Amino acid sequence: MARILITSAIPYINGIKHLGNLVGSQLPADLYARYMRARGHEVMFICATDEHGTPAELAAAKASKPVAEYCAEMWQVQKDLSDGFRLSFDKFGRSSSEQNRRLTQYFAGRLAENGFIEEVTESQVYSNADGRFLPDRYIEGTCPNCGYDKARGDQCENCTKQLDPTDLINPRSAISGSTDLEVRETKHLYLRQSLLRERLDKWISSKTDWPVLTTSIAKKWLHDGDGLQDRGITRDLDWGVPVMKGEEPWPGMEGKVFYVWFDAPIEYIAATKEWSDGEGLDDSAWRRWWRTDEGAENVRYVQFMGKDNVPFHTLSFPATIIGSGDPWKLVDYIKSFNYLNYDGGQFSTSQGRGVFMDQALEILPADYWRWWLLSHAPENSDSEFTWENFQASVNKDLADVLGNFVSRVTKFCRSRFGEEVPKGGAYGPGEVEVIRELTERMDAYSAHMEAIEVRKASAELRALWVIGNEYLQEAAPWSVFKEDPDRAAAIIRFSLNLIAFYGAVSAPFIPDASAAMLEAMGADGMGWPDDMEAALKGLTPGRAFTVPENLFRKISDEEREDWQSRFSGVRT
RNA sequence: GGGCCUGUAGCUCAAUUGGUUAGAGCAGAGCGCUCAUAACGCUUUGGUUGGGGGUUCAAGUCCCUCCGGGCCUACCA
Repeated sequence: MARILITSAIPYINGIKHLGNLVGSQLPADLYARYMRARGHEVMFICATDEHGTPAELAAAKASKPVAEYCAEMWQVQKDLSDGFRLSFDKFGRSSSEQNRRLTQYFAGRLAENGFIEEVTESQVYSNADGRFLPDRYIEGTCPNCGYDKARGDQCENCTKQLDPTDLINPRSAISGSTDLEVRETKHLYLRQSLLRERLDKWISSKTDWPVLTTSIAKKWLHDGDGLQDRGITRDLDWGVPVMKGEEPWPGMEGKVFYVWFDAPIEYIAATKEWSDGEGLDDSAWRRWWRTDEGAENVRYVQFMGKDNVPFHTLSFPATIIGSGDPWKLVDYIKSFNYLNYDGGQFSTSQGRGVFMDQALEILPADYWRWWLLSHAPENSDSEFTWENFQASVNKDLADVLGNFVSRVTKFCRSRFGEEVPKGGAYGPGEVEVIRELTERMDAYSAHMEAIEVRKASAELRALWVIGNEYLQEAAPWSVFKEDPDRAAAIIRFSLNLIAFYGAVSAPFIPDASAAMLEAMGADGMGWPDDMEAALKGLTPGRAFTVPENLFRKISDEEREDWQSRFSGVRT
């Protein structure tokens, strides 16, 4: 039994996430976690909300709430939605936790002791009206290059030119619109990741099995221009982890907080402590996952994230870990995803475009979304959600291929033999052949799951379902029954066993329907089928079962059109 | 501007990393079945692998070039 640590990129607290966010990290991470647990491995699956930073402060202000209260509420909203999608986190933590505050301060202190922190005095734009420093992109003005009047301080969206806030003509605060801006000097801490460039480069280069998407982004940052740059890890904000050197004050840094991207990855570790604290366990419970000197040397650590998160996970966070000089666990494998587009454009949180997690669950149960999203995961390139494709896939794969199989078998059995596993007859060459095919397919399915090849795994799972229909057609128990009821009994017994088998192996993708299949077959405790022949004899003759409600309903053309128009505009 | 990814059947994607005649699912066509959610099974149509050039005994795969799509470019997170 292996020990697998799995983290999903932590979603920002600011609002409800859309399906693109979901499929980019949390959902595939859940797939992997469920699979690994089913295979009998010990899994620690961690996620959390990323709560600090300017956007959270502004969103709270907009809602007229204290930021802490706003975050607490939004955490609950996101937690409920992740439960709704059956995301099986062992802990869904909060980056604003006490545990993360202490750990973040601890890491900063260690980095300082080891010479990886530099204090830099720099100039920042301060807005008197807003009473705060403004991040570059929160300053708007006229682009000196093209004259676009809504250029942001970091880049002009119109001509794509990179800008410095001081380049802007007639700069104003994007928050209040105030033009009462001034440049002030402020001191910040920089993480000297440039000192670790060669070490990081060597480490990344050794990861030849990582997705190209992951390594190519990392290498770009390592080699572009002058190479990996030092990075500011503090901000002039109220909402965040106060800057401390371990447990000591940091002279000159009073009133400042760590930048969210410094404390957010540390939350992976802190959330594990949140878990063990919540369970009433002592510190060894979480440290055995994270400290290679306290049990984590045989842990396999896998991270899931969208491509936008790759630089922080391949460079900044590892720099934090390595720079601490402590034996913290470094990531072993990074699975990164491209973006999911929505019907010809991008999903957009800020513009409210696309389908959001809460809306999705209002329309259909989680399994429908899980299946479509995972079987279309943007692994090799950006992929696209369209309602036509969604309708076609769900209806065909779930309702017709899998759902209808369960329906035809259980209903036939009920009408001919009653609601118990029929007695009589024996498995013959046909069943042996099917077992051989299933074994072959299962090997491929497992291999793809181990390799986190999500789409390929989904295709193999579907192929497993198809085998059931092929078998049934070939065996034709409805005909055989007339001449040889015992033989028909054996066929149906085998088919009922197939349902239980599907329940077991489909669970990582569609946990609710899988549970329903297992429950109907009275096989709730069924484990992962390692031995196919034994697995398909699990339901013994005479055992009671129930005919489940149809596992999946079909999406009608009217519904599809309705949803299409309902989600064509922007979320209000 | 620079870098990276990508373009394969009407649609969504494969192709063991240069090796037989480029394969699946969906959609389409035909046949079969009647247990089932009009579901299922079998057969089948469909490709100058974005265009052009090159390397090679051999190119979807490598190189050059052009065209299209996307991402990143370090203060959104």
